[in-house]
Amino acid sequence: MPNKPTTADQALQLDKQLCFALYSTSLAMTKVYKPLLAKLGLTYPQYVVMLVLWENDGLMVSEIGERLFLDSGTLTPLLKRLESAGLITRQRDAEDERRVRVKLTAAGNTLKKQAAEIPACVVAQTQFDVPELLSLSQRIKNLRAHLMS
Amino acid sequence: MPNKPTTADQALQLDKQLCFALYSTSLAMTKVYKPLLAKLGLTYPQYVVMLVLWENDGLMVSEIGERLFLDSGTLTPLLKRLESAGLITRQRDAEDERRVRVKLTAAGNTLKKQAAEIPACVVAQTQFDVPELLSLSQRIKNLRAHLMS
DNA sequence: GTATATCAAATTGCACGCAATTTAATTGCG
DNA sequence: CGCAATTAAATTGCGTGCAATTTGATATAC
Repeated sequence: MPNKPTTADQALQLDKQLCFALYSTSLAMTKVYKPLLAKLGLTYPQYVVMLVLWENDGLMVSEIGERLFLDSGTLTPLLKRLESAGLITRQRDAEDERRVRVKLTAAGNTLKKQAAEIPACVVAQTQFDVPELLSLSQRIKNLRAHLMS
Repeated sequence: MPNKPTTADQALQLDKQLCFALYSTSLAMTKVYKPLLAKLGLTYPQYVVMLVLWENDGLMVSEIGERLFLDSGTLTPLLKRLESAGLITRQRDAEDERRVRVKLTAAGNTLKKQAAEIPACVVAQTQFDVPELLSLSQRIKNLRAHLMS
């Protein structure tokens, strides 16, 4: 005879879990970006690194990591790929040889123009209006702040 | 002389992008789960597979994939690890040899009791109340539906 | 009834994420 | 000054995600 569902059972239901909603929606979002970014030869994580550099060129690896919540274990190989693609340069800081400064090349700067169309494409796909997107984004960032504290 | 920021510049700001909010919050959530799941010897993706099986034992690989939006390329090696850990069995369906049916072992079933405490721990960490979490979860799932259509 | 098409998993190859360790440079303490 | 502690990146190892291909089984067409 099957047991009666308990409160614990309820809590373990996949569909009830905020985490799974986040996880699966984040993966779905990446899939929407993929064909758009393929035209630029970028993956999604590479794209967010480029976003950071387009806003603030010449950062150190650790400064990129702070903005993206990623460490050198993830960033070092990713940056090497962007360097091979000719979009950035990586050079040791003369002041402090431990640091590596990341700078956009001319090609890396030029790519910003092509990337400019992407956000609007994704917004269109969501079929949400802008205030709704901003509100949802804000709530998710608020959640992130709690999770990281 | 620096150019004036354009609408395109605004759209490319990291902080404005819903996608990055989702991406970084999903990773942050996984980090909260990590120490809790480590006690059960599970990774987060392995945990969601177990959630599916705890709700509905004996599914085929493809049925697990439909619920989690993952394909056999991801699931096959993951399921093999769960099998090595003694939590599930994988066996070809006698009716249709193409199919592989996944079943919980006694150990896999027992683990559900230990997992029961995890959701409450995570909810506590968010410092959100339950209605707020449900509402946020619903909005994110709604977004996912649009992204996948 | 055989050939073709379709289907379910598995496999291969590549790019993350991240814990843990290593390497090399700098800081700080006595 | 000398040396341990700290710091920034890089490296190593493992587990995903996913596109593309392969393998093997079933269904369909003729």
